Amino acid sequence: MTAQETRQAILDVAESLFAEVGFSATTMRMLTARAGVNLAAVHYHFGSKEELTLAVMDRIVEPVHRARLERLEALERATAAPSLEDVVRAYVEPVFQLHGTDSAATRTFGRVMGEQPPFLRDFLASRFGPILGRFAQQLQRALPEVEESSCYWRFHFCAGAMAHTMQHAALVRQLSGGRCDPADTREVREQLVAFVMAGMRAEAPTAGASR
Amino acid sequence: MTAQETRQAILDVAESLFAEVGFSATTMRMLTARAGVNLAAVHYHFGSKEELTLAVMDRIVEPVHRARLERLEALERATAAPSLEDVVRAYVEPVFQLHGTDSAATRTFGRVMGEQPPFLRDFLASRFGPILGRFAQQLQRALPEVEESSCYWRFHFCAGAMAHTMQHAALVRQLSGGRCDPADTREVREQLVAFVMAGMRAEAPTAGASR
DNA sequence: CGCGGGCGGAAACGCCCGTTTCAATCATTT
DNA sequence: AAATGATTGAAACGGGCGTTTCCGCCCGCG
Repeated sequence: MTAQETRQAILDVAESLFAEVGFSATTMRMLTARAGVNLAAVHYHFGSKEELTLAVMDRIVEPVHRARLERLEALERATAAPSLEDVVRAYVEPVFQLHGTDSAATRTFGRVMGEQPPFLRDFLASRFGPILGRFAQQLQRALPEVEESSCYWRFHFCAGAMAHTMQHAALVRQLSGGRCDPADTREVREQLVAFVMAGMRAEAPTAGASR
Repeated sequence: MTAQETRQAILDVAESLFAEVGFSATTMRMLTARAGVNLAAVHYHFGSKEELTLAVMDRIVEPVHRARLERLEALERATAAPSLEDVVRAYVEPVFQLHGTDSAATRTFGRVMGEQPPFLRDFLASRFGPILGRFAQQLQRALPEVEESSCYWRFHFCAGAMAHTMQHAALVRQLSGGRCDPADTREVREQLVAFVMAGMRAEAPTAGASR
């Protein structure tokens, strides 16, 4: 087993264990046993459990990040004013295309995000911060009648719907009594896009309406 | 300090610690030190860390659950066919009304949910299962032109937007560059209701539209 | 008055965690 | 073939965890 294969095995097993039981419940002994490598190999190749986790998360997030940027830039090159659908799909589709809806990668991302280990803060900010501003800007341009703060709120809700779908894929099947199939990537994607686009185009919320 | 006060102190501190650092990172020693009670008091009054956590979660969820049911039943008594807005507000508003958007309770719920400790599975299913079916049914009635499976998907997206908002309240302020204020409960509630209602009313997703 | 049970306090138990150590082995270069 | 640096293997380390034990306090009922 070459060093490269060892690294790969550790990354793969870590990803699937994070998906199954989460970050803090995954122990190095579980991980190395399942990967068939020595306990010390993790620290030799990655330094620590935290750094391993960052590597796992980066392997999931980086291609999505890159695909989103590429699609946004292709849009900007093609037209001065991309449509709402273009922008929403440029943000939503790379996740589905690269990882599907019910893969270890999506569950891992959802679970580790959910635990919010403190060392992931900067990582997430550095990865998501820049791209988010550019999408919000295009979103605002596609929805000139929507207030700027509403744009950000709706973008936030969109991210929430996505994250929840990825994190609790099994739940929707159970709660819908089998009517929804989270493994049908195309179906989930189109359901989500339709919901989000309509939400984005909502009329301004009523100012008052207490109770 | 009476036994009742001790119980109360433990519950309060557990809730705020779960909100701050999550379930698994909260240790009994932290908890009892901050609550000013003895380490053994938790096991004396609650039995175990798991049972304490269930008590904390139940204290948060139960009143929301009850308020939702009451409002749904009030609707059913008042009219044969509640409007979409009535149903959505009956589901969404109790959370905001009882806990606000940026309280320890909402963050606790979001974080503990995110960690998905296995012993919470049955608890959540038993609490959310029954009520969810009744809301989905009313939703279907208010949206006769929407397919049944779409109803469930959209309900799921709605729950995701809510959960994400509660769990990452701090994030939206940061990512929006201060334009959004997650502590403004009324604003958040109305933004969410507007977004969700529009999403619920979306046209059927296109059948194909691959790429 | 005494005495029994609800409760608190301090210490220990057994376990498993992430990490480190250090010698053995392998692959590659000279 | 010898040597050197990269990688692996086995064992141990120190520490923190949830939980348990056990003793002393104290209050109210007889």
